[in-house]
Amino acid sequence: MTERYNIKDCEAKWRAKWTETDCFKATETSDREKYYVLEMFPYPSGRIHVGHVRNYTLGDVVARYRRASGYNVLRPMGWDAFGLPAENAAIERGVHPAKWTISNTTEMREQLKSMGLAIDWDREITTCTPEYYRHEQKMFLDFLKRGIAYRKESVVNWDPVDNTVLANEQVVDGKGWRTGAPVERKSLNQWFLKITDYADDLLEGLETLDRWPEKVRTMQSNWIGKSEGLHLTLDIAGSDETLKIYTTRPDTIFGASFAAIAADHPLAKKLAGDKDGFGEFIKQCQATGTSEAAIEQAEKLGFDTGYTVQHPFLSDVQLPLYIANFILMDYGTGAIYGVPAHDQRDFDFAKKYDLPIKQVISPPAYANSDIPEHPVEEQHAMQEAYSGTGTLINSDFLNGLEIDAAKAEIIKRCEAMNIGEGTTQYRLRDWGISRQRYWGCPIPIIYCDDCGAVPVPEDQLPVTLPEDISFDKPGNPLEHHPRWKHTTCPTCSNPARRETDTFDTFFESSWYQFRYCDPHNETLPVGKDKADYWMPNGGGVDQYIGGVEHAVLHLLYARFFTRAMKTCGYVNCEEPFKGLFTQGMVTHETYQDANGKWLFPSEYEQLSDQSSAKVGPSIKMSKSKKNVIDPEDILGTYGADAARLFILSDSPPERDLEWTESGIEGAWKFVNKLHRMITQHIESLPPINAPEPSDLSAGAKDIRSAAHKAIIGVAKSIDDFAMNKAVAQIRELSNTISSFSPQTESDHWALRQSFEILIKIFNPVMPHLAEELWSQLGHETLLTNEPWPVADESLLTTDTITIGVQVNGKMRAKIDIAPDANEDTARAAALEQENVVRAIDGKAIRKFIYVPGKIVNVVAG
RNA sequence: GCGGGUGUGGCGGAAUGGUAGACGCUGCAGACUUAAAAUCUGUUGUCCGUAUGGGCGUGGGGGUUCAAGUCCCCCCACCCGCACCA
Repeated sequence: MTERYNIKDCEAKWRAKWTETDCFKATETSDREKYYVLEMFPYPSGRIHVGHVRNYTLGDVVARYRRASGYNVLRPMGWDAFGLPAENAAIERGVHPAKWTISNTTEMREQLKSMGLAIDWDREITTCTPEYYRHEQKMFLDFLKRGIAYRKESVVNWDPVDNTVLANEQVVDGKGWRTGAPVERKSLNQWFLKITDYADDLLEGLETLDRWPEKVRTMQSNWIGKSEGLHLTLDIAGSDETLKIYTTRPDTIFGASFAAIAADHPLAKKLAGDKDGFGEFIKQCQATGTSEAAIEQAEKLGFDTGYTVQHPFLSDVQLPLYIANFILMDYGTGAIYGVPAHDQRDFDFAKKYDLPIKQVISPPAYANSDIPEHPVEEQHAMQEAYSGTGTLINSDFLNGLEIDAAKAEIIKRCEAMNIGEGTTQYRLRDWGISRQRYWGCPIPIIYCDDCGAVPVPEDQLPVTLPEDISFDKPGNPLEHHPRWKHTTCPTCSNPARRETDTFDTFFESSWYQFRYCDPHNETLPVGKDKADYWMPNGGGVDQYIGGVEHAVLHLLYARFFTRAMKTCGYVNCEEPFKGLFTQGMVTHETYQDANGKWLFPSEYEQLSDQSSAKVGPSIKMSKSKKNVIDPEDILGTYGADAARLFILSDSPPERDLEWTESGIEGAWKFVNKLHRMITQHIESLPPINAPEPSDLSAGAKDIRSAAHKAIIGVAKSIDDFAMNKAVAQIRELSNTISSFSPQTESDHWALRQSFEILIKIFNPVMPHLAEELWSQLGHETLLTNEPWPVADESLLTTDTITIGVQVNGKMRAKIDIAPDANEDTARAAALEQENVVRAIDGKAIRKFIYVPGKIVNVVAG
């Protein structure tokens, strides 16, 4: 009689053993190849959630598998510890942000540890400590020297609820990403990082990231939004003003029939401010601004200023100048010329205001036809703009050129005439890093009335946050602090003020990947030798894992920051994350009672009458809908291995995972089944390293063969990040082994071999159980330090396989045949099948297809 | 609107152009048990048939092929991102 598996004690025992032997400690002195596994570090909110469990389980499988496969693995963990929730807690509960944050990390560290993660905890970092943030202050000063950081007055997005500045990326549909409050515009002096200087490099770098999801690369590429075009200055008839427009289609200039400026363009009011209906029109434009545009599909509207601009190449053509609602002030110059024939928006606009539509690009279809030129009458019959390739027509000196050649030619002419220049435009803007918050890294700058903004001298770093602060008043406590901001100017020693803004918290997460390489370095963010070992030039984090919600912001900032660090000589690496995997969300059904009140899953389970409640679709877990599962409950009830197993089963990691009670129970049952299956045989197994018997039975050969195939299969699945398939193969092997009933001593020998392989290949998924069974099988070593098993090639092939026999493409029978049997053998075997004979029905065999190991197809008729 | 993705049993999902539905969940039947739980065995796409067997079946419609979930063309639905970017 075998004892029941005591999950709780057993798992704790092995975790203690790993800690004791320090087996996950990473060092730079290894002759093994390095492998750096990193998961996005958590914000210490207080408790881990199921998304963390998924994230860190995925990383753990990779880390443990790579370790076993012979790599020197670095797998660290830390805390993204600055941020607003700490201040909110301070305001709501009067607890100091530092205290709140640190106690949260204490709790969450225990929770993470209870998952049994293969982490080198000696490298733990906490970004809110001066030991961490002093280095980013230093780097900021270096950026300043190099012109990567600068200060400018700018209109910012102001969140009136959080009382803070938001980055453009943090504004969603005109509302703050966290609060949902409508964003206000406010002018402040802000610090910026010149990410735009790296725009091209960041764009080109994407092409080297072949182990990133295509989707993320596309998103970043769109975000950078590079376009090449022409800045062109046009004269406004009857005015001293000139109009600077931007176009990406300078080749179509001879097709221009109007010009248009944005409603908030400085010239709009100047030229048309006194006209009837102007104010009303502007108001209308602002109303259709942000999100409603989506709903109404915004009709193109214009307001005629009454002015015209002179066409630069056609002296008899004056283009009417409109104010138009579809022109954006913050892109390009906020002014365009409209070419209705070749831009759909311009086309819609021209139709509405009855402006000429003049075609200047002839599609390739016409080039090969007898019609030398696109007939004029068809131009008016156009139903939509043509934006495809073609040849220039109706365009004077551009006629006959292809689009690209025409672009180059017109830019050359404009530059020669001194009326324009070719330019590259980006959607990407510089990264505003100032935040009016307490709980962030202080910006090491002192303002002096005489000397201006003076960097804090390096020997005075770090500038630390004052601890005695109060959140009684709204706004930034650093502003209100009685002493902190008052200091003296490092240059002239007169009284001066400290910068009270702190860094955007994306600052900390932009370089933490380096800090893990050398977390205790007091003088540098990272020692160059350590950085070069783990993140060399051309290399980086080998596998980064996290949520797709960081596809643009965090990942773009970190790529930029890494380049900036390289520019300043800190590191040699350019791309911080060579491999990226973005996991899906964890979802759960939602429950509402008869009154529409949301219920926790546990509340629903306990309802006396479940039919009175409404069960909703499985959606992303959120506190507001109460469809959340507390990992601590799961870990406490089912153990870490079962939780890890379930979260890897079924759903491919990149897709959403539906959390179900039956699923976690199924996983738990399998953990117990494995334990039972192996322990019940332990007494009868031969000793470790017993010699291979010569008389293996067919059944014994089968399980060995299955085990060795699984070695290859599971490894490949983990390599491919198909953890669900790895789990399926583990279960398959376990099914095969458990249906084998050993009779002889040699059967038991095969059983031991298969057990050991099974344990080793499920170790990355269920490491506690694996250690336990490994030890029960009599091993003194830690399984964690054992290598991945090597598959014996000779055991991967089988004597016979089953293949299908089709008649005219329809499956009619199956035959057992040697994988390399010749065609005659296959033909004989196939035509012997009763079903095949019946299906052929006496017809002539016109063709016999035999793909060895795959299929037979008899074509009859 | 543009870009990307997904679509396979009751459900999650497998399937280098070659036995569609691996593996699991659920359900059903049975064994064990005084009983329940746990465990074990069988079964579980659908329709016709007592059955050997056969028809249908991977969002829809065409095509290529001896053979298509997979490749090509057209269409539909849903999800994600960007959203008037000149």
